[in-house]
Amino acid sequence: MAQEENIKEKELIITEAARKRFAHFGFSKVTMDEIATDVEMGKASLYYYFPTKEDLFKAVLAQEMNELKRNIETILEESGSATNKLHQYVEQRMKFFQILINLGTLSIHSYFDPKSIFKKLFIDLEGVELNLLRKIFDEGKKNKEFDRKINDDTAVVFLHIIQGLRCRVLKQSSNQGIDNKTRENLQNEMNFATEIFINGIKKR
Amino acid sequence: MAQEENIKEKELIITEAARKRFAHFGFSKVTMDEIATDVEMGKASLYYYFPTKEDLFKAVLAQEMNELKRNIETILEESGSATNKLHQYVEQRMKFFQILINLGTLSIHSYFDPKSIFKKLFIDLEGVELNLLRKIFDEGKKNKEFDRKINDDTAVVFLHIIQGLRCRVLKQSSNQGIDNKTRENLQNEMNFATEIFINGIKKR
DNA sequence: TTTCGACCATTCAAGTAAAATAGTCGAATG
DNA sequence: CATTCGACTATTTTACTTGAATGGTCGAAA
Repeated sequence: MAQEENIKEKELIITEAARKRFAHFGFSKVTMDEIATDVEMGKASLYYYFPTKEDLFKAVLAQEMNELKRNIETILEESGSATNKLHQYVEQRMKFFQILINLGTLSIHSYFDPKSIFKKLFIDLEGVELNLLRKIFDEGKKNKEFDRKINDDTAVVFLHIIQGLRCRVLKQSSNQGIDNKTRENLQNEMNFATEIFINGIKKR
Repeated sequence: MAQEENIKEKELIITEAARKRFAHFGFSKVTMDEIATDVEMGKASLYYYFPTKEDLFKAVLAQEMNELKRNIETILEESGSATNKLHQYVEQRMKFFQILINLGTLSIHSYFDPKSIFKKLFIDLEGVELNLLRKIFDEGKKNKEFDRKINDDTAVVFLHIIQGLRCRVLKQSSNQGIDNKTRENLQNEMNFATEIFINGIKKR
């Protein structure tokens, strides 16, 4: 129906405006009134499309998350060797990390607060990532690319190492975003760690 | 002099009482009055020995830290191969982590708060650790135990991986201590990661 | 030299009132 | 019928106050 198309369009306009605001100021520093003004509507109208502010934010986040998922799936399908896939994954995941920071989602507080809105989304994401990693490691095993007693824990540990490195950085730069140097550093460390990790489980 | 001996003794009595309290309730939940009562003195008397509450706490921490340092030095001197030394380090460091948690030092807040009292101590500790790790990796290189282009970054990345894993766990179990299962899990992950890491830089 | 009672200064917790903001509803519009 | 919005309510946040708790000082005394 044309109606539904229209709705989707409006929702997109709203989420797009919201995304910009959230990326600048973070969740709590943005009011529904501001977003409404941006899209030239009354605040009440936003509630016609999104039942709560939280839902609006989640919609924004979901968009970004879906893109990550798509990228992750693309990785699995294309880009040859398991080794290569792992590196691709690290790169994509780093990009997403940057997006979350820009979105203001990842201040230490929202990340560490156990009752955070986003907890559920993060857990979901973790599942997706683990799934991907297991597939990659499995593939590498079948390829005879990797060897050393690969098991499910391998994927978990690798995920946790990458998460840990991010986590550590998050701690360092407690406030408002991380500077370029820190980001570059993190990127390098992740690459370095990935390389050694892969080397550590390689067939020999 | 007997005087100085006496002072040291009193200080020890005080720090010991303080240690017990801090281990139970953490820094901020313990009052000087309570510690004073424990050692059967007036509060003011404590200030004869320690200029501030912070200093008293630091004294407690310093004791533990010195023990870690001693252990770390012992590792360097004894316990043969570089591989073995690395594993030893991970084990000792994990123990110290547990102590810090028991001391109430490592709630997320004190750990992540950039203006934390302990920041300086942690930075100092990091230096000590990096020093040790560099020596171990260097040694392993000279031994022909390790191979792949070991450099200073190798030690840094390894340290950060271990820190990251701790950090991640700290986040999970946001409040009052970590349960045994989590601790065991962390231990296992660290061992696993260490093993793969070593394997990843091994001579072949 | 060491201890402590009495004191001061600062910090912290709980409470409160006012302002800001999330969210509702019924009427209006096309 | 689908959509919008002005006017309203309910909830949350914020700024501020205040009294109690606590860190820290000082001079006298043992």
